[in-house]
Amino acid sequence: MAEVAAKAGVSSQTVSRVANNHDNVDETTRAKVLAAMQELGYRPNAAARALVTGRFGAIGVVSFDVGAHGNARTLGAVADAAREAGFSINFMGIRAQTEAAVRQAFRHLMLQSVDGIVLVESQMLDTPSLHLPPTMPVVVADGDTGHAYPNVDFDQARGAQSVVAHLLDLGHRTVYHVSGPHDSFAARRRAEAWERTLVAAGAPVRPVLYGDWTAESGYLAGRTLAQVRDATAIFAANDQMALGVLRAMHEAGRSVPGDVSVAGFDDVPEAPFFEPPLTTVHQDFDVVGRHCVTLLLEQIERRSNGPRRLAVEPTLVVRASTAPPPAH
Amino acid sequence: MAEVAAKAGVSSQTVSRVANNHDNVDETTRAKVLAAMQELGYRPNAAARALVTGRFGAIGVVSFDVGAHGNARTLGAVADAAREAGFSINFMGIRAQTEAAVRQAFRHLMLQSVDGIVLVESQMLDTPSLHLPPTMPVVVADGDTGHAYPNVDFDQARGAQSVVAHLLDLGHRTVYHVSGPHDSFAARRRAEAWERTLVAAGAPVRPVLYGDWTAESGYLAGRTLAQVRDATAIFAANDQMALGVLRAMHEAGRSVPGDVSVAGFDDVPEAPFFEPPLTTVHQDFDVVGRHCVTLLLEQIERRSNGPRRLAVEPTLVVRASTAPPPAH
DNA sequence: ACACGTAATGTTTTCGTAAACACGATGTAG
DNA sequence: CTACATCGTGTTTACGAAAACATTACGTGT
Repeated sequence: MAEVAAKAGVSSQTVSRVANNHDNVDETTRAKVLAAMQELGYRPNAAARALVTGRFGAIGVVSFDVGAHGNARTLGAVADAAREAGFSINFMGIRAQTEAAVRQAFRHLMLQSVDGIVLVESQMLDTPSLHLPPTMPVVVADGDTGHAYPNVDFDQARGAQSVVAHLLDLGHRTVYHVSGPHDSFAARRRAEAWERTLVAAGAPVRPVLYGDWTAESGYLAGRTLAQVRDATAIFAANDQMALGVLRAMHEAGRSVPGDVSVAGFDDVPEAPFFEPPLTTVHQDFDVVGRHCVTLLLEQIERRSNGPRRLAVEPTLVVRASTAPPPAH
Repeated sequence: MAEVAAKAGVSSQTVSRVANNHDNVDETTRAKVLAAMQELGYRPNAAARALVTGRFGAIGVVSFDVGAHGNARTLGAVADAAREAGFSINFMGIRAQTEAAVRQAFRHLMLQSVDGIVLVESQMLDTPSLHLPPTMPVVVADGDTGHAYPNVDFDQARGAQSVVAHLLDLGHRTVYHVSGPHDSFAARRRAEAWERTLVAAGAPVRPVLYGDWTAESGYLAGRTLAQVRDATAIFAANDQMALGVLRAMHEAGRSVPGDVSVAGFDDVPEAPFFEPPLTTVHQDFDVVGRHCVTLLLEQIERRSNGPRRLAVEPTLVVRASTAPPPAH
């Protein structure tokens, strides 16, 4: 910076002003400085800048398993929104959904110095024990809605309700449910909405089968359900598990949707190409990512706090995997 | 830090030594400092530390479309390996695979100050024009192997060769190919290996169909191929496109693998649950991620340069989507 | 007993930048 | 024509930590 200042014949403070796009610099001076910067290949030092401003221009994202489609999409969307706002993303993946892992991730982010944190798909975290300084802005995506932090999520209940209602409307007596893991808030809310909808419609509630979001777990659940006589409609809590169910039905010689209707949740890009194309619930991850960043920036800039919770509406997409039950 | 020093009755320098785990500190002193730190909730300031050390403890990852399974997995693996090495990840997603976008991402990372950069799935980049300072360590994953930067990648040629050989061995006269986009290095190498293998076996080389990695593009290619009489074996450059091909075959009433054999590439976790379960090439992304970080750290620490290129061996996984051609 | 190495700690300086403050030149209102 | 705001710019200082260097208190070999 000193070199640039010397070359341009100005003080380093003027260089700083140009670098930060302040408007109280004469145009000719600005041009000279810019030229000098260009010539010397000057790059501002983020560390020094952060040291003096106390802002880092970075937001941390803590996410579990980016191999999962939804998490990856959320991450991508948050990153896009952050970049547009001039922030970079400090990503921490956590392998195990344990308190220790999350706490370590948070500690690491604190050290790395971020201006705020987005927590994606947190499961059953005892939030108070995370030891985050109260000044650290946090937004939770796809997690517990019960605690103090602002929350952005899909309206899981609405989505699940629309699927179940769709299946009941087709004439199925009841709908079986393959749920996500016990400790997932999203899974729990989908399961609750499933049950509520059945009860409201006067349909019998069958026991829930639990998976872990993978196609394999869906397949195992599907093998069980293929043996169940009145399982003519199955709602899997995500598309991967639905795919596993489809596979199990094929192997058992049960036709979808002739004998059994199957629906998923997420609408992964591949869902229209499953055999048969999958009826599912579409979620717009970009909107969620954008909302997360918006809420976080509000906190960072200590602006008036907007809505503490944002629910994004999912939409039911009916494809070929659901149909009326077989006439027996 | 000064407060901690005062509280512990030592100099700030000693606090610094304790914070950095230097060994030339008396145990009793260390304990006092640690207690003071704990009590005051002291957190070292990363910006100040980076300013004086010149190291940031962060590596940048530039990746295209984390919605794609392979990219997301690579990111996750790099993040894991980086965390283990004490580095955090500064993630930059780029929407468009244009030079401008990549250059902007790099510039942003330079400003954010990272110690090195991992570039994932770069396509056709004119690397010299990226304007990276020559001192910035870079590793390219899944990209061009021709330029100056160290490269980590799967042995795409070997993988593609094994698939094509497998299909020819089954008795197919030739193998059709649904390729990834023109500007993808990975796609190009798979296509080249496909052609080489056919030529070496004396099999006729049919025109390539191009997709864009999506299931939809595979579906469109599949619709075309379903009309082609001698298309009894199809090698899609990834599993999503293979899924699209499967779908197209089902719709056209062609049985897989009875009439047509289909193989993919990647071995996504869902591949075993496709209809039928997909023969494909398995890739271990964790190994790639780990290698990327290793190579990058070697550069960062200016240790002796290890191998400039690392190729990870993929393995063929034969499932139910490939079989001998129909006897006609 | 002396020179000298070593362990533990303190003192000073440095990193690159932006904020706070100061200053002169110009414009403008009374 | 003076008082006082405004604009463009320069000067000084602070940010928080670690590196470089200095110092003290002990050995230990000769």
